[in-house]
Amino acid sequence: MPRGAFSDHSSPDMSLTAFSKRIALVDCNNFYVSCERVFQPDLQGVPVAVLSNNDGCIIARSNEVKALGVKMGVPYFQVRPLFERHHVRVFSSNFALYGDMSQRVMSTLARLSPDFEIYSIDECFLDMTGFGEPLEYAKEIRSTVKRWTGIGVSIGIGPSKTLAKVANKLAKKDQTGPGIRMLEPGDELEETLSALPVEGIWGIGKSLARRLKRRKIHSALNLRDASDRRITRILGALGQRIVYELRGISCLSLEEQPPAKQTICTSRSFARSVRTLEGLQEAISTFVSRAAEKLRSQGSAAGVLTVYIMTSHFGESSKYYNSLVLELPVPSCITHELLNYALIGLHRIYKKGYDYKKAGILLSNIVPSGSIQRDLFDRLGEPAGVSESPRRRGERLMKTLDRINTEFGSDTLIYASSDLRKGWRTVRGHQSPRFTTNWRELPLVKALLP
DNA sequence: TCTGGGGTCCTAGGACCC
DNA sequence: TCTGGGGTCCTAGGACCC
Repeated sequence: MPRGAFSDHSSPDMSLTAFSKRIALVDCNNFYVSCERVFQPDLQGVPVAVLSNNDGCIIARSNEVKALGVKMGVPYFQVRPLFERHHVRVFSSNFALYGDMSQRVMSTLARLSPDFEIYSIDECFLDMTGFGEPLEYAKEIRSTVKRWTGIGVSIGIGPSKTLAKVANKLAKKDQTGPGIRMLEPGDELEETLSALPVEGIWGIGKSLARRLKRRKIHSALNLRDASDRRITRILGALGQRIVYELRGISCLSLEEQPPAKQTICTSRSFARSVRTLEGLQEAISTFVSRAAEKLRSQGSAAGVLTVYIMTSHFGESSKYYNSLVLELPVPSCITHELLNYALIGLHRIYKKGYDYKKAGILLSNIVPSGSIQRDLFDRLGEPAGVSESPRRRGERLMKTLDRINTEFGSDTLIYASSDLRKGWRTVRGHQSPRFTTNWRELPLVKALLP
């Protein structure tokens, strides 16, 4: 069944007497902190926090730190005095380690259940439908993962992914409990849903919660019991799916084969600001080679490359943001080909005299690399079966580069994806650059298109 | 002084075709 | 003078997630 498709449900069973599925969500507890603790047992029982890149903000907290009221994502400097008072042990992030630990956890789970979907670095859905004693089995999973990897997990079980999420939340909340929770039809489920505000539901954020509350839908129970028509009017197709999931009718199937990425981005904030073009070139080169690796590892090639640079959003210093979208003549996953374009783009958007705080690239229009040949022939108008020699390919690319250099004039700018613009708009009183979102109109892109 | 990085899905509306 | 309507594809942007 495709993602988001409904099963047949002409009259949903509101009595919830018979759940047809059993889905478990296994979620690692305070994952990054747990990883650090595995290798440093003396961290057990003491407050621990993990920081983002450049030690900017808090991205993981042990229970002790959560108890201090420290929220996810707060800037480190704001809580520093508090941390010092409570002797919080603080770590810079080590994503290589976390990725490795994640793999160990996931392969352990894979041995325990045949049907699973890795949902994020620290979460995995398992299909337990038909398993005799789900709670017993969950206990087994929990202790095995702990024994083999040293990582503690919480497990929530429900008839749909959304309810498994809810159950998991409860399992986490109950710190002294077994770390396992199963939701079944009955009074307890009603109570749970009525105590859960809509923004606590998976898939409903701040904005949608506001929309719902304006219409007097405050709890998950309110939402579950609202009429289909009403929900569709307020939330569209997304809402329909959530409501069915809350009713215990599974609409989201397990994605066992992770689909190839549709976009790949690599970006970093700099620890110290960068002023020179050379400094940015160095960063961009690193980004491109990393992104190209990701592309190749999933057997893809990218047709469009965006490069962007920006100063800080914060503070009073003068601000600058710029980006450029480049369409490659042929989708590529070759580092030096991508790099040529990225560096040309960078050269166009770089302006002297600013303190750059962040840069990045985004690869999009990603296709399987197998189709590159065919696409190439289309563009060249050549019959399939006649391959282009490497030399000819090289000459063609060089010509394109020449054309860019001669034809592309002054850079009046520019393109920004919605994410980037959003960040920029938050800068108060700042004169926004001229944005366009139609990258086909950009002079450089026009120059590149045949 | 110091504020993360990497993704996905849905939808409205325009372009285009017949 | 009068100026259709339905279907499909694409894009930009909003919203969400960990």
